[in-house]
Amino acid sequence: MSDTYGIAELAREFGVTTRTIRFYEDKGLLAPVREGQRRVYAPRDRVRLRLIMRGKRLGFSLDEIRRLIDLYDVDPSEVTQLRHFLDKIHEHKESLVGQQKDIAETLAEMERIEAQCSSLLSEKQKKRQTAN
Amino acid sequence: MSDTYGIAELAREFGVTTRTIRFYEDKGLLAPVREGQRRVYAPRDRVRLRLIMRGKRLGFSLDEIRRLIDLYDVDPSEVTQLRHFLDKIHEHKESLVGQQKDIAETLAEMERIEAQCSSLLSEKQKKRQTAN
DNA sequence: CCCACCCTTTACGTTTACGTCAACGTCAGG
DNA sequence: CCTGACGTTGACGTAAACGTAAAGGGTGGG
Repeated sequence: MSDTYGIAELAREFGVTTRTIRFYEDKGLLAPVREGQRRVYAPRDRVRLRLIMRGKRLGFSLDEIRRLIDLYDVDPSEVTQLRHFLDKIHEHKESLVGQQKDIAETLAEMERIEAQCSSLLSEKQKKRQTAN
Repeated sequence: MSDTYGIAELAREFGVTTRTIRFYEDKGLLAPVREGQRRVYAPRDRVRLRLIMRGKRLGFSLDEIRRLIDLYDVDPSEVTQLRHFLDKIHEHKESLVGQQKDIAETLAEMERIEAQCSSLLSEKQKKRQTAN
């Protein structure tokens, strides 16, 4: 009912250690409720953890990830400096678009190599056929 | 004519320190020719450095980057295990496609927030107009 | 009661990717 | 000849992102 998770549960789900999750808390990336001493994670913590993992896959530092997540968490009704906020979003977007470009370039090169290589492979197979 | 570069020259061009470039050499990412003790960088070293920087922007470790660059450098005429090679390329491609997905998701979310935010901004401006 | 299992904090260790400093060689210009 | 710019190796320092071990609390089952 209560829709909560223990630390080990979350750790298993995301394939990290409990140490890692506590570390993220130390760094201000997570803030689970306490039940006595025990950490109790709500769905929103799960979402944040998912965002963290995605950020890591994209090569961001925990610090950058924290700032990113904070962007998601801002309450728009309380944002006094909306323009500044929009600027920050814009920055992040540009960086991401840059990454997209890098990836596209890399993919293109790999496919070039791949093509070159598999044509070589089929040549070799031909030779083996004629040899037989 | 000779089309070569000194270490400081290369460092300036890519916005890194000479220490960094030497470090990359230690890690087997670069292998400049020596002229006495001095390192002399050829165009291919410049290309490699560009690949390194791109890899870093994508969040790869120097070790991963080394393996990636090695893929580019394989001499196809001497590749005995073409299939294995193609497998490795395929792996990398899949990982990159995964990153593309992550980026697309993140961009979508940021644009959602952005839209939400700028509509709020224009509302505020309206209010100010009516107030005047 | 004891074991097993989950949780806690504290604290030191490790890897990566460099920065920083020391101590020295080399070569052109004034 | 001295200085300054540029280069070298070697060694130690550091920040980030955890790993790992120590030392212990709480609880349910056999």
